[in-house]
Amino acid sequence: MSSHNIKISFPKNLLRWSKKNDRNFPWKQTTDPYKIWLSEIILQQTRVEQGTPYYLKMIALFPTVEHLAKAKEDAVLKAWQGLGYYSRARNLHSAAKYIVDELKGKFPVDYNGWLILKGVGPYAAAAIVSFAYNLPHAVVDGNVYRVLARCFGIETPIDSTEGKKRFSILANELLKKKDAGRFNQAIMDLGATICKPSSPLCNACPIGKNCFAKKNSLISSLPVKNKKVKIKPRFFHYMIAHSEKGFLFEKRTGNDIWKGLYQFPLIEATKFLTPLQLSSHQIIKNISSSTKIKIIESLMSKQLLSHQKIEAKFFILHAKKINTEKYIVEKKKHIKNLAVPKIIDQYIKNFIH
DNA sequence: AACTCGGGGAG
DNA sequence: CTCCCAGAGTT
Repeated sequence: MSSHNIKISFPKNLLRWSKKNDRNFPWKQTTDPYKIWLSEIILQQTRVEQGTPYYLKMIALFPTVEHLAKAKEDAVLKAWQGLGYYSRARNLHSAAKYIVDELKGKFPVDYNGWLILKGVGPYAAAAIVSFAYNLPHAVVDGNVYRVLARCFGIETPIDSTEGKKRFSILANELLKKKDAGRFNQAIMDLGATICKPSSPLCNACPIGKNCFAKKNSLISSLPVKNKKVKIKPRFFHYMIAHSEKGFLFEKRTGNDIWKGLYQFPLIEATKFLTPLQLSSHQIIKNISSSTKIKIIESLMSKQLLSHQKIEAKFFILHAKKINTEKYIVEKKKHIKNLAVPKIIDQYIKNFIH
């Protein structure tokens, strides 16, 4: 079959398939732009099963964009705790304030209007305007890259500039413009349930024999992705310092992992340090002059991102009183209101209770 | 164009 | 272990 014909048959077969195979999610039975926007931000690089509880929590805590705009950033980050990619929460909150303050609470009405908002890129803008307003903009996410690369035999790397452009053009050619929302939903559903990364269910695929990868046994080699960078290890020493007043916390600032979240005072080094080496560190001296250090757990190691691995050790600091003004001393009850990385959250559960 | 940003699940 | 997930911002 020629590529012209498959460009005609693809949307038809896809939409016919979707009528009996659509997935039902909490954010699908609405055209409320706020709920659709929120769901699209949560689902970036995040599986539906992981994101759904956070979507329900966010809607309960912040039912409207006005509620979200009015909230403190710490409260938004706390609701986001454990989901990862925390810039999504900060950008979401920032955009909510922009919508309420600058747009008088009115959501953007077209693709370019949404694209201006922090945290809304080409994918989210297309998804929101197609789902909420049925405007003709094709989504291009990981599912779409995979479905199109296989179906049309495209070897252009999906993480190259050329690839982004080429797949977007093709997706918009295929898009059923009068039914953009359903088309976008259908192609992502197909990628998620049939055209899976490994062991796809080709026998149940509506594209069937028209799929280039199926015809040519290229399923496992498409889509093509460029190589990733080298992994850099990082060594974290967390100081669990406490006095009768409570525990010592600091807020992470700067453009780094877990920005805006709270943690025990941290000493980062290029390798693990001994308690003796740590005891002469200025951060320890600032906490208390009569501090003794004790290791309470040997090691926690986790590759958190494709390019970096965090290795962490935890230490207890016994301080009669805490001298420093540098860090925040939070009472037990207040800790519950602060967003912390998962590695810290595990410790709080073990030691503060 | 390359790098940075989480956490969880599947194989 | 490796790879992927309803990507986007920064440098």
